Amino acid sequence: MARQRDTALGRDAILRAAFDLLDEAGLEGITMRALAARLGVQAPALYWHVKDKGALIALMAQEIYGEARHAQEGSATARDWLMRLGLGLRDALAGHRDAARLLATASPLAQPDEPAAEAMAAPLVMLGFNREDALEAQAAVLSLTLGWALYRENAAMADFLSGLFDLKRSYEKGLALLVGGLVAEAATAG
Amino acid sequence: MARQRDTALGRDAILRAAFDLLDEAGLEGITMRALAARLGVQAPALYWHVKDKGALIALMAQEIYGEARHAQEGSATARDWLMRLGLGLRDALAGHRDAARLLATASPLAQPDEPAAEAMAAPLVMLGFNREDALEAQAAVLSLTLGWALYRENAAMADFLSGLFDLKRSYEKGLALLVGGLVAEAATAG
DNA sequence: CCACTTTACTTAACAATGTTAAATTGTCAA
DNA sequence: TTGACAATTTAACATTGTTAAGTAAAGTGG
Repeated sequence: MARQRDTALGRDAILRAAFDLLDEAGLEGITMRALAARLGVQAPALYWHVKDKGALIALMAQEIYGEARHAQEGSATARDWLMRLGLGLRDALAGHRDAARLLATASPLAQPDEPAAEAMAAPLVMLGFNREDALEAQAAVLSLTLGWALYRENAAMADFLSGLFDLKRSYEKGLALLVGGLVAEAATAG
Repeated sequence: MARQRDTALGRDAILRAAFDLLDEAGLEGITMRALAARLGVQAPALYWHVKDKGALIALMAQEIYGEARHAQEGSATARDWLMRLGLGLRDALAGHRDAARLLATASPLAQPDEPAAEAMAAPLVMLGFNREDALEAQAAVLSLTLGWALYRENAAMADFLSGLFDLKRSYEKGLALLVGGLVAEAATAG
């Protein structure tokens, strides 16, 4: 190594610091220099561990999606599974400042492939969905959740809307209606 | 004026040029210098007509939402009105490159107020919704649509998903299910 | 124990971008 | 003709992502 560091730099340390920085300074506060400073390092050092700022954002997005995928294990029904997917993403997004805008910005690290599709569809297929319906349903749930979180993250918009109705309950209601429809549809076709 | 210009500069001309630039160069292609060059002007000239780059983006976002609000006039039922709201925004977003990411980035020009809420709710109230349900339903429809468009705009994601199912039909299906649920709910409570 | 390669960083620098300050020029009213 | 106002230009700045080139520590082969 170049020098004995108390905290060895690496993708994980960088990611942790990036999330801390995100929560403190927001999405536009994430600059390579600020991130490096927080790690006691100069900005170009980061490029040894991460290709790009884009790659860094992609890693963060991946972690957020990863958090969302934890809540659904052990779901007994497709309805339950889809509800937990939406609520899981909602919670993951609520867990970090500007998280929805971050997802909107990020591009995937690598082109997803056939096995990825298989893995994504598998849980719902096990619960009675066919493959196409399984992927469609997830896309719809994630879309609703991401879109909703975007409005919630917009300070002016959120202040306005929260005076008119309960944002949290409204999202959950919309999600339940969407999931109900998706499950019913899949049942008739499946 | 400082000089006889063939095309007088103004908010509208700037906006038109900005949309042209957006379609040609994408969201990150929109720089003040590139926009100015297209108008035969130096970059700082834009600041006479527009406060900020943020304000410019907000104006663009407002225009996109405006386009979406044209398709719904003359709807006979709440279901029809909400469907057209979603499809209208979908079409408006599809009409410009990176439009969804632009909406995700933009902040509103001014804090929306009570009359704005009234105007937003009015059409659906006329069709039998109460005010809260009207606003909730629109938020849900816009969220689903914006979220979906975001995935569609992500090149890698869209390539992947379009190999698995028909994106357009899937969105319309999801929208119909959501709207169906919203209308049914509002009917029981309304 | 010594050369040498590799790893992980630093310093220096560049181009692009948003933005501001200070001229500058043209237009119109008195 | 003078002066005010509108609309732009030129210059300049700080910030940002990123690359190039150097450099110190740690491992490796002889």
